[in-house]
Amino acid sequence: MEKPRLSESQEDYLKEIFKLRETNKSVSMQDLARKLDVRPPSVTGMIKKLCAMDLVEHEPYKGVQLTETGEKIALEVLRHHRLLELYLARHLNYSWDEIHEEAERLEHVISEKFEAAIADLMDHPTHDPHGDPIPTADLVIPDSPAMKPLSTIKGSKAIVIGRVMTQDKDILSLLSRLELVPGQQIELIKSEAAGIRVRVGDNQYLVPQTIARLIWCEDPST
Amino acid sequence: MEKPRLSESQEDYLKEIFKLRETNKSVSMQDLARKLDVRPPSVTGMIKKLCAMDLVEHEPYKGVQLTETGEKIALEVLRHHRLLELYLARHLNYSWDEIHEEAERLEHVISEKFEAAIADLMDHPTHDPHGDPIPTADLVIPDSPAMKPLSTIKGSKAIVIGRVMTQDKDILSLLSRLELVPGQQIELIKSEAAGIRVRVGDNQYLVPQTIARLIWCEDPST
DNA sequence: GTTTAGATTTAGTTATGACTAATTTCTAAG
DNA sequence: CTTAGAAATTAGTCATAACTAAATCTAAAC
Repeated sequence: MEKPRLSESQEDYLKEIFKLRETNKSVSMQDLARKLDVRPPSVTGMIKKLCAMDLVEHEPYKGVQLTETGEKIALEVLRHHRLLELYLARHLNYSWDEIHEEAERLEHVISEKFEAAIADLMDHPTHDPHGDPIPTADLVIPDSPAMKPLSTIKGSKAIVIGRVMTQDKDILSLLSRLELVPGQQIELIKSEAAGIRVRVGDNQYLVPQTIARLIWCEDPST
Repeated sequence: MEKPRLSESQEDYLKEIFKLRETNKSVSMQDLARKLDVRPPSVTGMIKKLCAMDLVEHEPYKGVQLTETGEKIALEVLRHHRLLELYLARHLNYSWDEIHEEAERLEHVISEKFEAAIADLMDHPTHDPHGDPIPTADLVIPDSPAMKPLSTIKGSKAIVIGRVMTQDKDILSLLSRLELVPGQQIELIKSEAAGIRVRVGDNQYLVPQTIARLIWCEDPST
C-alpha cells in the first residue's frame, strides 16, 4: 500500500472527515458539505473517488469513515496544520486569530523537511495554540488531560483552560483579549442563566453560554 | 486597475516572463514553454488569457512582455520566492540546494503578513542565498554590484563571488561543498582550456568552463 | 403501512489548464 | 522570389473539481 499523491481538495476532505469523526459518531455527506463549503453533489463525487483510492469507506445513507491509509494522511495534514499554527504564533508573531487561515493554505505545500525543521525548532510540541493535540511524527495523537466545556462545570473554583474549540476569528480575537486562552488559570464564580461569571487575574467577565461551550477546561473531578 | 486573483500557473508565467526578460531581449512562446515545462499550445492559450487580463502584451511572432500591472505581480512573486529561500536557509537550516524547490511551492500561498514577518525578522535583506536581488516591499529591484561571469574574467587576482546563476541541485550542492558561494573571496590563478583554476582558502580547484559561466563575480575593473 | 421531508445520488454543465495533431504564418536561405 | 523549416496557432480532447436541477432513497411521523 503505497502513498498516492493527493490534491489539496482531497486532503481537505480526509482532514475534515477525521475532525468530524472526533465529535460525531457518524459523518454524513451533508456534514462534509457544510464544513468544506461545497454542495452535496460535489461531496458524493469526491467521496466516490476517495473510495476508489481506498482512503475512505462509504455505507450509502449511513456515513463515511476513513480507512487506515486515509487516516494516516488525515493525521499528516493535521500535524502540518497544527505545527504551522504554533510556529506562526511563536516565531512569526502571528496573533491567535490569524494563524488558522495561513496554516490552512500552507499545510498542503510544506515538505516533510519543513515539517521536521519546525518541529525540531519548537522541541516537538504536543499541542497547538488552541490546545488541539498535534499528531506525533509517527502519527499518533498525544494524550490530553481530561476536559469538559466550561458551560458544564459546576462549583469548582480554580480551573485551567485546556482547549478552545473554534476557529472563528472574531471569537478568538475576543478571547485572546480577555486572556481566556489555553494554559490560563481561571476561577469560576457563578453560573447564571445568561452565562458563567469567571475571574481571570484581576478581572471578572460574564462568559455567555454559547462561548462557554467552546472553552474546554481540565476536569477538576479527575 | 485593481489586483486580480491569479492561479499559481498564472503567477508562474508572469514570473518566468520577467526572469527571461532579464536575459533575453525578447521572450518567445518557446522560451516560456521550455522554462515552464509545458507544450507551446498551452503557452499560447495562457498568454491569451493573460493578455485579456492586461497583464502581458503579445506581438504575435515577436514576443511577450509584461504590462506594468503584470510586472508588479511578477515582482511580488519573485520577492516571495527569494525571501523564502533566504528564510529557509537562515532559520530552518535548509541547505543551498534544497531551498529552491520548497520556495517554489510556498511562494504562491504565503500572505502579505507572512512576507512582512520574515522580511522583518531578517532585517529586510537585499539578496538571497544565490546572490539574486530581492525586490523591496514596494517592488523595486535593489542594485547589485557590477558583475561578470568567472569564465570571462582575466588576470585579476582576488575577486568576490556575487551570484550563482543556476538552480540545479547537483551543481549547487557541489559548489557549496567547494565553498564557491556568494560573498566568498577567491583568487584566480590561471585560465586553462578546460576551465579556470582558482584558489579558495587553502584549496585549489579547476572550475570547468560550463560551471565558470554560472559563477558571477564582482567586476574588478570597476 | 403510508406518506413525506430530508438526505443522497444521478445527470449534465462549467471553468481551468494541461495535452496531441494538424495547420498556418513567419523568416531566412537559396 | 521562392520555399523549407521553425515558430506559433487552431481545433479538439482530457482530467479535476466545482456547480444546478431533477430523481431517488430512507426513516420517522402519522
